[in-house]
Amino acid sequence: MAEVTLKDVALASGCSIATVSRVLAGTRPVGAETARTVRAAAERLGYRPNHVARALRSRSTGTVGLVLPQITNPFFPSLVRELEHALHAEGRAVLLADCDDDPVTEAARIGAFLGRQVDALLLIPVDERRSREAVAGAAARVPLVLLDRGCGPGVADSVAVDNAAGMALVLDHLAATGRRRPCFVGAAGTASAAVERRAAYEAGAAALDPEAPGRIALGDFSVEWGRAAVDRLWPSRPDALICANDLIAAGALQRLRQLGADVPGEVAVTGFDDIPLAGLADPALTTVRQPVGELAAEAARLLSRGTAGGEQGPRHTVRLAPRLVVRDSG
Amino acid sequence: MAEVTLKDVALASGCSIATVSRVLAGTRPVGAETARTVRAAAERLGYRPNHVARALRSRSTGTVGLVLPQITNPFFPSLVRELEHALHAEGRAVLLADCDDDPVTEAARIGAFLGRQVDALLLIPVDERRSREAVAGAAARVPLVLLDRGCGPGVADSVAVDNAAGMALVLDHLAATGRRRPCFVGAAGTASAAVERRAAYEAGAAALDPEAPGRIALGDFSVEWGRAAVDRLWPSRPDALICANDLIAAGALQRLRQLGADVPGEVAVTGFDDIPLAGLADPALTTVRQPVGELAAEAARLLSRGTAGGEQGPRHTVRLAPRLVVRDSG
DNA sequence: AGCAGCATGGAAAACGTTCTCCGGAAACTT
DNA sequence: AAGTTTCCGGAGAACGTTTTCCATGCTGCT
Repeated sequence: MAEVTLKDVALASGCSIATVSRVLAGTRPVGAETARTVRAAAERLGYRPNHVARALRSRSTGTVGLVLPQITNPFFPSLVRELEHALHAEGRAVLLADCDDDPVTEAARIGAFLGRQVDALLLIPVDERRSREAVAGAAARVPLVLLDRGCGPGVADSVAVDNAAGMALVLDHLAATGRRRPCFVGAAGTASAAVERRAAYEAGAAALDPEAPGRIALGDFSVEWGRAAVDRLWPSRPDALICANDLIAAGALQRLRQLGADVPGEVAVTGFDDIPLAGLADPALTTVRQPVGELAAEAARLLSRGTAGGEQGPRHTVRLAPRLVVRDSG
Repeated sequence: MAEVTLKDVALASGCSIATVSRVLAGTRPVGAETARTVRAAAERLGYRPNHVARALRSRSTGTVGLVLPQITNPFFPSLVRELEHALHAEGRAVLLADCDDDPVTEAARIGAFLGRQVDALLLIPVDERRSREAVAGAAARVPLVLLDRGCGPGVADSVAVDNAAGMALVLDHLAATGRRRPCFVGAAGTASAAVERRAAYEAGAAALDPEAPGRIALGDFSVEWGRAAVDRLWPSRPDALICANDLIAAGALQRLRQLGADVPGEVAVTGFDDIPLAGLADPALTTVRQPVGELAAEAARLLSRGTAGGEQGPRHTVRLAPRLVVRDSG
């Protein structure tokens, strides 16, 4: 029942360990006859290479760490799924860490992964500012790709959706359907998604209402905030509620329904991300879909291109185009 | 910039590799003076133990594989979160696999993890029957705990919610609130959750309506099926729709609203699992909450108790009590 | 004084790979 | 025919730990 090793196969096939390794790894040409006997012996004994030993010798574990703020955030599971598929397809395994939205935990997890010799890190930073130190430290040691959120300039490669373009899509759509008194329901804080979406709204709102720029209310990325925001904003009767993500929009929708408002008749509501919940809301949510598959593919590409950690080449920043998904809410 | 190893620390502190290992691992008493210098040197050089080498030598990677059917199933993220926390707290790392609901992929992922020498596997099987072979094979090699779903008797340790108790909770509640013409909207197939919930409904439905047992409709665990089921069942005007999970219930709720039905006035709707969506539905969903934290804790406990793989001790099956969460839908 | 026992430290063997040498034979080139 | 290249195979070092075994010096007991 003990594990079958190269040595066993070598013994059984009457040649050396080196030869067995070569035929199995295909790392150097080897005689046809020898190859056949070796393969037969390996098959017969049920040999399975030991990845740990291989990793020790070749200094590559074939493992990448995926560190994210909160797996329970409904935007992440589909991203995790795509990443897992992309990575497994190249024979790499995924170590997962959930940081509970806490930068301290995040730093600890990053450290743990580094100790486990991950080949690379995929990281969605908890906080633009408070994650920076740990991220920079890690980026100096292994290839690291930032996902979905930034973490200060020049810290690491990053790939994210083009938030400005997404917000522009929303604004164009609302302008085209005649909305003129928009309100933005966003998130405070320095997270890049929050900042960029807010800025893009401000930049584009003038197109809707050249005289008075739309009002802005800031809370966090939660359903509760969506509900609360409606209580604050509804009295002024906006004709569009542009929410910084789908959770906020879901909360807003819920509260508007309780108040008896007509969506989309009186007021349009839009989200951002297109989480699964968006299609289920009532009315179904018009939102901006993040290209999750491409995000994952691009991240994987950046990773494999990533040379050994610590190289200070120029950082790449990839921005992917989002797509507007028009449903019933606006 | 090269990695600092035990050898470097030994050199710097003027003693042998063995001694350094001993003071750092605390594996054998060592002179107070020596210990101090060694620790100082390690600190100064920034020594970080290499887990790969350690794993090779000690035949334990401190890694457990978590294999699940579909991370996008909204019930799983919170489970993954709890498991990740429980495991990281004991210093183990989590390798994640998403099987895309496909037993073949599942077998491949299990094999990949075994090759990576995981210490143990945590597994939510895709299918009661078609997962069995791969699961049994894996269970023979490492400690393996089945989560949430079973996989045939005697295959491995398992921990899951008590589905029968949960369904009984629902039925009691509906009986107490005067519902008499229930319908069960369940899932076909052999997945243990589907089977157990269906069986429990059948066993308990008599209490609601002693003469005619409630009707049963079977589809799958999806929102779409929930919608479709309403179209099939609503004409017969049941006064309660007991859904086998929250997704089905969400679909049912959506369709009932479209049809103008009064929930919970005319008809109560209940779910199962208490996924985040449940509280957001309109009306908020009455459902059965799975004790996710305890599930994870129990699984972790079973794992650490698990001796080396392949031991054929008696299998343990842990069933945890769920809790009824009464909201607005029934 | 002699010897068991203990506390401490080092040398070196393992763990299972990969990979660099090296040697010999066969195949070319001149 | 002699040199040169190519091809194939083996011995063994290395990767960074942990752990076994041994050597040393000290304590304390008879």
